[in-house]
Amino acid sequence: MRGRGGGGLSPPCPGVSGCLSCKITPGGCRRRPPATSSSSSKLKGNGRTLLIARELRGLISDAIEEATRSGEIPTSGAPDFVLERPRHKAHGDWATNAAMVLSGTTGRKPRELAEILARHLVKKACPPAGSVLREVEVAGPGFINLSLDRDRVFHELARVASEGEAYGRWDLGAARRINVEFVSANPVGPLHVGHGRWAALGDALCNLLEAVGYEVSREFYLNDYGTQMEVFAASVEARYLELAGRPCEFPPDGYQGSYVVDIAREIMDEDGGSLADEPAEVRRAKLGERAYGIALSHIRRSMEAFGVRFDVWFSERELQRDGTVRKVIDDLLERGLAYEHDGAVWMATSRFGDDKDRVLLRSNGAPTYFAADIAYHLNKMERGFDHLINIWGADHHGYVRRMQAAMEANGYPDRLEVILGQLVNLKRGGEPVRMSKRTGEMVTFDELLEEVGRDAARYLFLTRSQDTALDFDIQLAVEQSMENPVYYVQYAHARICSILRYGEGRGVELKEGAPSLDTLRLLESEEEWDLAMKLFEFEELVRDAALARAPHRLTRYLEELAAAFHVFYNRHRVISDDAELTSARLFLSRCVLQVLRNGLSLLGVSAPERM
RNA sequence: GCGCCUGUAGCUCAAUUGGACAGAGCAGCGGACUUCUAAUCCGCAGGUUGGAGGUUCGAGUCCUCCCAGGCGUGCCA
Repeated sequence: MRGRGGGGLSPPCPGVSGCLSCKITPGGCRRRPPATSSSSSKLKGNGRTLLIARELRGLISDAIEEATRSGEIPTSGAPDFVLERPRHKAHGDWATNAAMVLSGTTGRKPRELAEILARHLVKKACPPAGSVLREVEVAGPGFINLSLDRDRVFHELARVASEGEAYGRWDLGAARRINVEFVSANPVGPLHVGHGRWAALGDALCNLLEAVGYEVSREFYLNDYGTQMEVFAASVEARYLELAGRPCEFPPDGYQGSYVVDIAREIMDEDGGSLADEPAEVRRAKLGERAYGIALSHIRRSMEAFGVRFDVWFSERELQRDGTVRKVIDDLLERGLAYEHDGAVWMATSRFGDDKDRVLLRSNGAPTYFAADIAYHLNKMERGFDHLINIWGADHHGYVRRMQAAMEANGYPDRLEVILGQLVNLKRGGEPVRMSKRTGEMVTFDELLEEVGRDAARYLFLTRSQDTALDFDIQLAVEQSMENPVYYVQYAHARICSILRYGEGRGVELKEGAPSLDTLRLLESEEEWDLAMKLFEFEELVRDAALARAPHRLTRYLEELAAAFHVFYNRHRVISDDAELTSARLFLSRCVLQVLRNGLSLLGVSAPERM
């Protein structure tokens, strides 16, 4: 599927392994029948305990197969059923629509099929024959609701603890390399708030991709060539001369922002104004270079303060200066993919799905941004990446198709994925703000970061799908109240740390491993069960969020997990006089602690031990 | 005009990619701390998913048309 990144996982994978090849290769995903007893695609784990979801899936597939073999249901191939955690508790711990799907292909009544499958499931997975399920129930139009056996759940809990930091990680990427380009602001001034959102989004997405087994490179593309750099240089030059007391005219299309004056002053502080006496051309060139260096270092500093580390800062200028851009244009001409018209060189992008052809080389001899971008993306492919992801602002969406057309024309169809992010509306106490109180100009990302802090900024940027414009309320972000979801989640983490500290103070033994099964069986309240089940959602969520390019799912999940913990905490004492029960509840709490940490770490948000 | 995105509770947003009675938070009302952090928890109330058709066992989700908002539609970047 072309274009949008937030879109689908097209088509849904039958296996639990969630094959990412549907994203990577154009052929779509291989529809193999669901695995029955194949080995887990998980990287870690002790090998004895299968991921619950995978095990359930296998059981359902087996039931279908057996029922087919025995002639109870007609043959119809392996169906693409859904296994999900139902919204309502009354619908069991997990549920599947397998019977309804089968009904579609066989024409039999869904409830009838469900009864048959349920019988097979009971026979195999419920005591006395098995110990995975406690109850199997047919409900509604033909859902099969599954309730897990308690001991099976405790084994799963033990796995959460034993995997620790690795819990939630997958090995789906087969070490394939993905290049993620994001932020990519022009180095002509401070970053704006929208850049902050791309930074948070890009970094979290990279974390997710790494978590499911890809090798990821974070890249920042610098448009440090062309008209805007010249305008920037001229603007700085004008401010510099003003500061030096030389009357000069500010360029009519120059950058008005006061930061230009700041940059000019910084340069002047360094050189004492000596450049004012240089010949105009030399002066402008030197000032332009210096100003570029300053603007770039500001950007680097902002990203560092935000905790985003780029592997590559790629300069457009280098592609221009070493002739790569020219070479790419010539090459396209030679291959008949570009042509001359009206004194300009055009690329025939319309042959590859674009609305019309696009100019590569203007009649004044200057290459367009598009030409450079083609060269840049080809360069990425030459560097050996299997897949490219770009995060662009929504205002660039008109550019997506031509870029993908260019990729296709160069033999790379479906290798470039563009994620478009909607913009950020700043608010303060519900009222829109655009201007900074301090400078009267646009609020910069640095100012925002300074005011609300890294954790709140990162988290709040990631609470919404990138498809929707984000309302960012500064006042709410700063408030350390229950209105602020960051603190809600972090508070759960700090609370558990507090319990552990309390326990240590009281000499409660904190064993490394899991308590015995008998001890864990003391966890019999509804709140404890809910909490455990919520923990198990994590790993599939990580995988799905990575595949759907949807880091915001993680924030929502963490809020749900935190909520489940807060409920548990308010109803039950973790540390009590009952040593066994204390041990069991401490263990459960530590599992929650681990998953909160793993999740927050994927978002790039800290997990404080005290608040 | 054409293309893309969005429209869900008073507000900000989810909804496991076509599944069960559309869920959270905030705002509103009423409750819970001599106990491990009350930055928490419990209860109540809140809906014709912008509108109209269609596809099917089943639609917020897919198709068509309409309405509203945002963005794009350069030999700009």
